[in-house]
Amino acid sequence: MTAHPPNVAAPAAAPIRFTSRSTGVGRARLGRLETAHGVVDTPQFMPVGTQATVKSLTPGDLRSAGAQIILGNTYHLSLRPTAERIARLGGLHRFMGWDGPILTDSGGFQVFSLARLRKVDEDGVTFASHLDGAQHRLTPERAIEIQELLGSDIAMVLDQLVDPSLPPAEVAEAMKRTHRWAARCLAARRRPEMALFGIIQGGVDPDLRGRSTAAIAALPFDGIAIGGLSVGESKAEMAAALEVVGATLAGDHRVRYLMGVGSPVDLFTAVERGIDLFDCVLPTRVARNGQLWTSEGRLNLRNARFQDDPEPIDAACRCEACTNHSRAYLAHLFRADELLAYRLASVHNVTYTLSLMANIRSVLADGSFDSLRDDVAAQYQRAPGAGR
RNA sequence: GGGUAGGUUGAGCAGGUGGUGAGCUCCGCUGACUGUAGAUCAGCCGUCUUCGACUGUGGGGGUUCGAUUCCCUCCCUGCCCA
Repeated sequence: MTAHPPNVAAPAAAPIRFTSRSTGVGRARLGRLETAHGVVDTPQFMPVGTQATVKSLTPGDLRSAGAQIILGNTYHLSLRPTAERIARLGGLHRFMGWDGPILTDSGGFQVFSLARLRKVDEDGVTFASHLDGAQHRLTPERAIEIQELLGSDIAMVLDQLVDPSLPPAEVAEAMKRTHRWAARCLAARRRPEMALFGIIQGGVDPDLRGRSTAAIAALPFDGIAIGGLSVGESKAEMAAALEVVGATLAGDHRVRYLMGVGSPVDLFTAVERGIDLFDCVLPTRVARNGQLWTSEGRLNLRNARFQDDPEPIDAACRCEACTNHSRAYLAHLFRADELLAYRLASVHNVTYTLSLMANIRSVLADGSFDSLRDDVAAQYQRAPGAGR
């Protein structure tokens, strides 16, 4: 392996400091992100704690699983319990009892993916709350204000998502608005200790994706996020979009965050193309529905065959669930609708995902990335439900 | 022994007072889930050769062109009275 000089992405006075080196594996980097609440080794995965909780897990569970940073959500928290209340209670870290770094989403994704009654204009977006239908207004400035009230370590700009299959003119219009909103978010920032990431949009069209990348990269953000992917496009389209982003960002040493990804296989695809940060609901959501990720691929613990299986979920895992309990026990808990099923399954899947990221960092350093990638791809290519 | 209410696909039900009973909820089986309105959702859940067909309303018998329905009888269950 060739030694690469470390790249420093921001001056020391910045809210975060990111140093990285290239690895010889595509555009993959190994890095270290320093925040006021702790250090994050990259590539890294952020468990999603939408409503000031990673569902069913305590901060202690998250620490045990190896979590270094988690995600919180502007949209949900601003509606309930409200950003002002969290601020009065000492900020999101204290409120939820997590003293590590927190990245907050801006609410853009939620407004455009779930709020049905919404109207977008140049100034912002009006939408109906999913809780009570009440009208709310989100602007770039308000999105920043909310995240500052929450006390986020890393905030995201308000962006506009569109279905990538819409006509290019509509995708382009949303993209350009996202760029204008990005500049407004930068101007709206009041707390210099909060980092702010821009978000690249542009759908799956390579030209638009490249233009959006260049536009966002030209602004003085602390990090660059890639949005609008893993929303139904093909694996090839996602990989192609990441290629365009990677090529356009060549020489840019800021941390790169792929929003909403992903599956074990997708993590490899993105790391190879230079992604440093991920978040995804998949490990915790599928866990609650009985799907466990293992060194044998995915297992659905609700399947009848696991009722008599005395083995741990994953013999290669050292999490609380795998150390103390059998597949048969988990299968029983799911059948009995016992709450412990959700916690144990989530503990395992988060541990699995974070361990996978640690393994990825390890193989990026020792040169065996391709081997691990192919192993994991083979594990997850097995037909769902296939026997052991 | 008398009276009364019942017996519907694993469970619980709906419906049906002579004109095609496979409808619901559980349970069960499988699948899905990617910046979390998701401890959720979807399909299947009598049999078969499954875009359809067949069988099935406690057992047997009767009336009828046709019976889950009307009649007879038997069995089983709950309740009431002896």
